[in-house]
Amino acid sequence: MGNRFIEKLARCHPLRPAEVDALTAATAHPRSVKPRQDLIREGDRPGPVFVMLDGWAYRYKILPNGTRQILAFLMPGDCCDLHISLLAEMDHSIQTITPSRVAMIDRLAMDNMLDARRGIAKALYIAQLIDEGTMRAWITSMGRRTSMERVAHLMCELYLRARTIGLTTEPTLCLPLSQLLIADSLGMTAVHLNRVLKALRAEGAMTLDRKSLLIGDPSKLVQIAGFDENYLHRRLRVVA
Amino acid sequence: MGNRFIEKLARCHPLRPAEVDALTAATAHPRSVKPRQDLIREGDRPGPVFVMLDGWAYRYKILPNGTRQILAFLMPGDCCDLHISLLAEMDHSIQTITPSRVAMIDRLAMDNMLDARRGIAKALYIAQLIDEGTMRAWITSMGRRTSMERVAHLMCELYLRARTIGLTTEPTLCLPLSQLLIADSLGMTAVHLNRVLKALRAEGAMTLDRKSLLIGDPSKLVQIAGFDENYLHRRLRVVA
DNA sequence: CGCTGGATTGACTCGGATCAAGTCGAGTGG
DNA sequence: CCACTCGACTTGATCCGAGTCAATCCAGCG
Repeated sequence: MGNRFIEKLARCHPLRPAEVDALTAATAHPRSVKPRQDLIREGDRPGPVFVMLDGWAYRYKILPNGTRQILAFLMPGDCCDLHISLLAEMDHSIQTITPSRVAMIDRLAMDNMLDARRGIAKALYIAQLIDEGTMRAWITSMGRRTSMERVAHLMCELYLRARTIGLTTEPTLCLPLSQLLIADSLGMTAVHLNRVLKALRAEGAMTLDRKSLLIGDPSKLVQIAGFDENYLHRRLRVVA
Repeated sequence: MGNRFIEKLARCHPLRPAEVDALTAATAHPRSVKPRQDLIREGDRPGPVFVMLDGWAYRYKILPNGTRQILAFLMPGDCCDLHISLLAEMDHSIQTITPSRVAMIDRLAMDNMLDARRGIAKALYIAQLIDEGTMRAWITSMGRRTSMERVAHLMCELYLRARTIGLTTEPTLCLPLSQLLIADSLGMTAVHLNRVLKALRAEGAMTLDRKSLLIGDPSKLVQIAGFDENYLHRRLRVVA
């Protein structure tokens, strides 16, 4: 299997061979990272740009009262904080979920690459816009969807993203997320999430067991979620 | 008073005189827009870049069930969707709240300006990163803060943003937001928001009447909100 | 002066949090 | 190979924050 990061960017915007080469070189020496390791913490000065070549991670914040809010899940091919070095400090942390291979691209090298290879800059920009759209969808979910809708919506999102980057072609997806992680991303309790999952299973819409998601009835799940099939598609269409 | 947009960008990143001139020219002919007008709707192809020279607006989505979620408030100086033209369709709508003056910068002109004036590009980029941080704070609020904390947090955010762009220097702020708008931004009911406002008033932390916000006890409000004074400051520090 | 769209208040209900016990499976060490 | 542990998942009982429904109240305005 190739370099998921480059594949993803190429899907955002066509890349010239020279650009692919530059990206290949920049990500040639990934580091192996264990699960549950912080790549960077809130308050740190932004360091290098992280690229998830393999494995899952998540962005999160810890509140004063100790609770955690997960802001995004990062899957293979995703990259973090392209330009966040422009700001003084990280406003959130990033932690690995599974054992991962993470490329760390030096800021300066990245800036030079963005200057010299406009196609890469554009592809990264598009990827970032898509992520912003995802954040808007999360805000919408938290504010105006019931817990069952939220769960269904998140699963639709994750499944679609995973399919787009070629993680699966079947109605099944290997999802290394504990129920606690999912609950903390949806603003609910692990206990309550568990009950919602049970209900979704009972409806036949989807089954989430230990390590994988099975979408039993896609159209039902989409309907429960009120999932706008276009919300990621639209962006993907640009790509196609 | 000058051009709030240019002032804001200059605070993000120092601008050369030529860059200021280019921005002045680009925003020289704003359009007057009435309240409650959509500037652009979900599903539209992105048009020109909108710049709020004066007046307030908000980004929002309408769900299938008819409810509304507000994604962000735009105040004078804010600009919308810098590069969103890279995507095929808007995933949300933008509507004015007050009578506004809105500059509309042609995509092509904007792209040329960004290419030719890197300082402008950088300033806009920084502004966008700050907005992203705000979105992350919203997700956090919706997921893990009580309704009173959420209200207090939003008021802290709005007050700080307003002060930064020079809308006020006192503990008062002219806030043209109805309770329904605020409720729809915080994922709650107007009825419940009303009760929370009453409680905050009773505590002496803040008073929100028809058209203005009065922060009676800043430190108490910050404490209720669990507001990280740095969350916008950090970014502002870069600026200083 | 009555209309209208917000703001306010009360009574009632319910989704989800909280608290508290289990249960199950994968290691680990004796 | 079994006992022990530890983390994650389940389930039940109870409570409370916030939604819902429904009256007012109030100020601006044609």
